[in-house]
Amino acid sequence: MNIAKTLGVRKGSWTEDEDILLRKCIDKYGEGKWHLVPFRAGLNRCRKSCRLRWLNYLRPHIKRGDFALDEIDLILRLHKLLGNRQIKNFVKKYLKIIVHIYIHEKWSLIAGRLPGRTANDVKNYWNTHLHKKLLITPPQIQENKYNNTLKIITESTILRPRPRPGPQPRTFSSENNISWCTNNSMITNTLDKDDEQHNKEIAVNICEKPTKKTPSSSIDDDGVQWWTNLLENWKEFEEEATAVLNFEEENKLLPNLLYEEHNSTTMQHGENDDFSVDIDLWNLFN
DNA sequence: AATGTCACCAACCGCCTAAAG
DNA sequence: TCTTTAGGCGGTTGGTGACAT
Repeated sequence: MNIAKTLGVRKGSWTEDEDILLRKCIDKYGEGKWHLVPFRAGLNRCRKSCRLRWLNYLRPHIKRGDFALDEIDLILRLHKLLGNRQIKNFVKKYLKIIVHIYIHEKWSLIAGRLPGRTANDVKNYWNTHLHKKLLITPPQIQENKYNNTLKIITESTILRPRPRPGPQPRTFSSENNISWCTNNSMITNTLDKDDEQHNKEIAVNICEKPTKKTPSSSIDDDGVQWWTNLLENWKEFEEEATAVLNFEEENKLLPNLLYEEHNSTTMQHGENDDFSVDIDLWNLFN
């Protein structure tokens, strides 16, 4: 039986005193062992509540307030790649595996690339801002966005998810024109305050398309492009992926949606059950 | 001023996975 | 091998404040 339930733990908003107790406890004992935290801190809260309060609110360097344009841009592009749960049609064998592996950590993955942002923040922002706006986007804009997205996301813009614990944040520029270097390309974000339509579409131009796969850069030890790794270790990955796929198919472990490949029909852009992925990724599988 | 509606976001819930016993 | 426990996640809810009527 859950002891916490029998004791009638407190729920709802946290008070300042509770925050202080929790902060002192984490300062003293460090993160982890969440089941001990209520006792150690003298809090009448369950372990999950303590953990969530710490991770989403009290943890140092949590960034609050409005999301910057470059953060929104990144959320949109990562969500485009990771976020569409309605997967069906023409999903290729290996793509299934990638989606299966990475899709379950969508929000934490995206948050991992946004310094100071928590998965909860990103999720809330998506649900209250971006998702609605995308749903009401007129067809012609949707079409443009779709086309843009096909072009803008390249292997150079996607970073491999890092192992826990903790993301290693990318540094954002404070300018409207955002550019950053990866090991084989330069990306510039051409957001323009005066161009509303442009901002809506959050277009990103690729200044220099990568032509060569190179080893990881020194920018960020864990910012190694997982695309690069994937390509470099393709044989190994292929064997592993095949084994996983076979096992999961034999044991019916893959989500049903992933089995609908054979029922695929011609799909139009903009349909809700469409599965979209960036063109460079798609080309890898053709 | 009172009421209704909406947006925001902190917090909760239920589920999954991995590790330990 | 099975069960229990802890950590972690995405989805959802509900309180609150801002704004509109």
